[in-house]
Amino acid sequence: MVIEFLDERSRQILYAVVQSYISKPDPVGSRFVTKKYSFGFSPATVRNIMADLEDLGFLSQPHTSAGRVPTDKGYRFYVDSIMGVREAGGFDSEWGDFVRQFAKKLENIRNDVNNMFWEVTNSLSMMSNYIGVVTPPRAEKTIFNRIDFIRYKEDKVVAILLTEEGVIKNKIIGVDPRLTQDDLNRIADYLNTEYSGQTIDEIKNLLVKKAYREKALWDKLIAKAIKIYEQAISFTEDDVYVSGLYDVMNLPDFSDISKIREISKAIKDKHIILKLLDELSDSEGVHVFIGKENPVEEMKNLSVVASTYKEKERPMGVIALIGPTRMDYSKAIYMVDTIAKCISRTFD
Amino acid sequence: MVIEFLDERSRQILYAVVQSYISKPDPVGSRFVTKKYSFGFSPATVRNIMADLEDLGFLSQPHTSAGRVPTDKGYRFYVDSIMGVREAGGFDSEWGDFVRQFAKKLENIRNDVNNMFWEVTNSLSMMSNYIGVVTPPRAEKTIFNRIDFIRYKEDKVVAILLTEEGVIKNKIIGVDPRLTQDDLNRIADYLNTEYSGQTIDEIKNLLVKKAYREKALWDKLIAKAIKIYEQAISFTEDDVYVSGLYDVMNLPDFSDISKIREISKAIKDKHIILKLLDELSDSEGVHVFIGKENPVEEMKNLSVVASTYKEKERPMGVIALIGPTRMDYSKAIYMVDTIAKCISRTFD
DNA sequence: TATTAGCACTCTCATGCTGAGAGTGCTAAT
DNA sequence: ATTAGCACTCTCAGCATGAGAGTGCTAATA
Repeated sequence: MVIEFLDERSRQILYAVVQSYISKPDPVGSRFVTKKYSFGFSPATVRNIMADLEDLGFLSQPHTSAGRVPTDKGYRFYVDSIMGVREAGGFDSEWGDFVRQFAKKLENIRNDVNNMFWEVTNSLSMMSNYIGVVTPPRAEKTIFNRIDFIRYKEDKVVAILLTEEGVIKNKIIGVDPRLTQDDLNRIADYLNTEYSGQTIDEIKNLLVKKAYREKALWDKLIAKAIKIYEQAISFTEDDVYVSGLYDVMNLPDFSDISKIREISKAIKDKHIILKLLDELSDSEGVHVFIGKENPVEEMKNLSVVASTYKEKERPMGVIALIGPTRMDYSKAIYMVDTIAKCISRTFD
Repeated sequence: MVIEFLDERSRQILYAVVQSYISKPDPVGSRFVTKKYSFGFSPATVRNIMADLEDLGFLSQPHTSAGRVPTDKGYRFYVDSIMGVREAGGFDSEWGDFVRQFAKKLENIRNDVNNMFWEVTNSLSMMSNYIGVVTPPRAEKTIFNRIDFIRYKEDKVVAILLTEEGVIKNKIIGVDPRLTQDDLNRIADYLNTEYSGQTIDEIKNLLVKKAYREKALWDKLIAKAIKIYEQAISFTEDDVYVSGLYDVMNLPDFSDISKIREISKAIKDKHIILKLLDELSDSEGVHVFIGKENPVEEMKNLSVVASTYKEKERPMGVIALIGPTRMDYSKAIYMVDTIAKCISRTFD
């Protein structure tokens, strides 16, 4: 991450503006900067530098004679420099305490994955006052543990799919009523002994290939197995956990009703969020999208801080914070990063 | 439901005010009433009557020289009279069409109960522009179909609980690692043959009694069965389905940010809603809470229209609409009632 | 006696004006 | 290269104004 040009002084002032604005959303003026952060310069000098920063696109003025406000580009510069510091290791925090508590809590609900993700999402949003988002492990990447079929009504069967991660999915599927429970068990046994330990995705491919290669010779039961399995794993409507709209309303950034509408709209449709976070699902580390950088139209006025969590080095899902561009990036990045690591550790 | 005193004229005018205000939230004045609804009276007469209605508590003025606005009591009177008409059968609607569509849709997702409830909630909120709420069948009232245990890891077992309604709950529980899968099957068999067809609640009681009565002689395995079963059915954190906050924001009633905060707060904590709707869960027909009538503090400025849905005459859960007191009660009541009936029919 | 026309009164809301406050940009001095 | 000084610009709160809407009361009317 290259911290572009900008001499020492300009940088200092840019940081001052960003930090001040993050902590209180008032446009910041030259006099204020010299007072609050005692560099050696006079307001006039600061004014000149600010004018330069504005020309370069890092700051902007709401109107002549208001102070300066950071632009998306300004935030970007700030964030890049934070990330630099962070990677150099000089980044530890007042929140260490809560993290320990959180980790303990996680351990307790490890078993109930659904519950666990809710807990994570809520904690995220409550602690940050931004919107917390967690995507569960993508079905295709989870590792198949076993499947079982339980007869339900005459022609209905409940398929229970267990993954190594402890995710359980179930679905009622219709089947040929002539299949006995014994048949169902045989099918389950076949799938379990043959495929346990591989990812859902791999299995899907293997089954398709197999069905194609041995088309003619195919045992009828196994043919059925494939069909049923395919029905059973079409669970894929991965849910997204989102929480914190209420808390976000208390931020001054959303004191305007139309802003709230905007953000509600953005998070209402979970597909939008999924679309955004999916792009990250194979990458590592913390990612930050600031305002316009956001690939999703609905979020051009918001910022997203996201990171993947992993199980044994395979990225599984994403956790993220969504907030105003005037976000406390330092805090958000720390939280997202730490919690992602917590989860990863819990999964191993 | 007694439509108290109030002579014909007063009633007409009250209805006029309520209806006008519901369709557009502007205080309604005497002149307007005489123009829009051509009764035979002059504005002056209407003014006198309005003054009376205000004394009686049915109307109020935002300030001298604004028009009148209905009070909670005013809405209550209006709603009671609607309900009267409805019971007399003279209440059918422009929404008959959508209802047919909706019923068809329901049939298709009958199998996936979770999905079905989401669908209902969303439809409710989308069609009404209010907040749709559905509570799933209360666990205790559902009928036990069968339970199964699947070994998961050394000391962990997944319990799968099926109810007659098609609700599936699953939970990972810890067990004595010495229990073999055979043992587990025996336990499941025992529970399934013994208790299938009774409600979760009844079974709980029976088990407790039995354990108490035959304490000493008790087969170890059955003792385990009880323990496991008790763990397995402690699923009871019944979820509530809520949707429509975004749509409600577009109502003029919530153009003020603090109003939105209020309503968000009210629906954020689902326990609040549960508390409210639980009171209805044994009753029949449509219930309306208007503003202050609401037993829950957080909803003193909102109205709730709710009805229970049933399976074979046993009330199962509640569906409801939450909106401003300035609600289109006629529409809301019709929707809630009809959809509740739809669901009941689907369950039979 | 019940209704209504007429009118004075009240309150809101949009508009426009004003002065204080904050912050800028430019110029000239250091 | 920096800074003091100053004129300029823009916002915002406060205040006055007048139009508009709607009321309550009184006196006239059917």
